[in-house]
Amino acid sequence: MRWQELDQQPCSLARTLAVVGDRWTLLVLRDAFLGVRRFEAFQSRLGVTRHVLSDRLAKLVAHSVLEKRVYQERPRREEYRLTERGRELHPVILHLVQWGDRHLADERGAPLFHKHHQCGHRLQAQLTCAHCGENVQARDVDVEVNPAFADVLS
Amino acid sequence: MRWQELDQQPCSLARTLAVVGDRWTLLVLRDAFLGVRRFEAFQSRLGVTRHVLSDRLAKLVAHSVLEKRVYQERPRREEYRLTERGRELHPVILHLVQWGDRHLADERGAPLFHKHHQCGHRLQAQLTCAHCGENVQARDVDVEVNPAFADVLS
DNA sequence: TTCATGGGTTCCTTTTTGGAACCCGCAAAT
DNA sequence: ATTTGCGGGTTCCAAAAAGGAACCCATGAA
Repeated sequence: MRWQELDQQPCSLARTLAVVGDRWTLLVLRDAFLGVRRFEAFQSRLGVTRHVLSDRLAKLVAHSVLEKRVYQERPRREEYRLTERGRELHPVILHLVQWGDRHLADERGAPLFHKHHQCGHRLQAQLTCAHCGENVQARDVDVEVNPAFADVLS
Repeated sequence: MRWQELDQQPCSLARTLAVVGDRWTLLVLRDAFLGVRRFEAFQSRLGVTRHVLSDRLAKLVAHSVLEKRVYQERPRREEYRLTERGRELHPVILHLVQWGDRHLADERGAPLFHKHHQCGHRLQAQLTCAHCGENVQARDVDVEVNPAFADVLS
C-alpha cells in the first residue's frame, strides 16, 4: 500500500495519520501550541526545509487543523493559528511528550515542565473515560467492529 | 535538520517521534494493541512492504516498545509483544483514533467502537490531571523551561 | 522430492526529503 | 533612485526513504 492511500482506509488511526502522521507535522503542531504562528518562526525553530514546511502548513490548513489569518496588509502578511479541531490534538502531543519525558530524558530531566494551571502541580496526564471518570488502561478497552464495516473488517 | 538528528533535540516530543514518528510505526502499534503479534500478520494487515516492516519492528524492539519472544522451537519462531513501555503509548493512539472518528469519518461513523469495559459505555477519552482529577484543555497548561536547559531553549 | 510456512533480505524503481538559491511585494534607509 | 531587509514563499538538484517483486533459509508435511 502506498502512504497516500491511507486516508481511504476504514481505520480512524490511518485517516488521522494521513493528516498529521508524516515527518514534521506533529512538531509543527507542538510549536503552534507553544504560540508560534509565523512561517519564519516555524522554519527557524524546527530547522525543517522551507518547501516541506510550506507543504505541511498547506495540508494542515486544508484539513482545518490550522487556519491562515491576515495580520497585516501592505505588505500582506498571514499567520497560522490553531483551530478548535487543531486544539483537539493537544492530548496526543501531551501524551507523546510525557512518554518522552519518562523514557528518553537524560539526567537533567524533561526539557519543559508542564503545569496544570488550575491546581498548580506538575501535570501528569492520564486518559479517563468521560462517562464514568475512571482512569482507562489499554486492557480496559473492548474493541468491536461497527456492523456497517463488517464486510471489510474481518 | 535531518530527521535522524531528532533524537538529540532537547524536546521530548522530538525524541519520542524519533522512535514512533515515522511512517507506519503507529499503525504497527495499533495492530499490536489489537492483539497482532506475528510478522506475517502485521504485513498482510497493513500492506506495508516487508523490509520497511522489518526495520520498524527492529527499531521498536531496540527502544523496548516491543519485545521479541520465542513461541516455538524447531523451527524457531518469534513474535512481537508490547512491553509496559509500549502499553504506555495507548493513550496516544486512542486520542488519534478519537480525532479521526470525530473529524474524518463518513456517514457510517467510526469503523471500530471502543467501549470502556468497567462502565460499559462507548469510550469518550479525555485527558485529566492525575493530581486533581480535572479535565485538562490546552489553555490550562503552563509551560516552563527546565532551568537545566535554559541555555539552549530560548 | 516437492510444497508450504514464518520471518526475513536483496535489488531496483519511484517518492520524499534535504540544502541551497532565487523570487516577489513592500517599506525604510542611503 | 537604488539598495537593503523582511515575510513568505517557489525552484532545482542531490540524497535518503519507501514501494514492489523476487529470492533465501530452516523445518515439517504431502
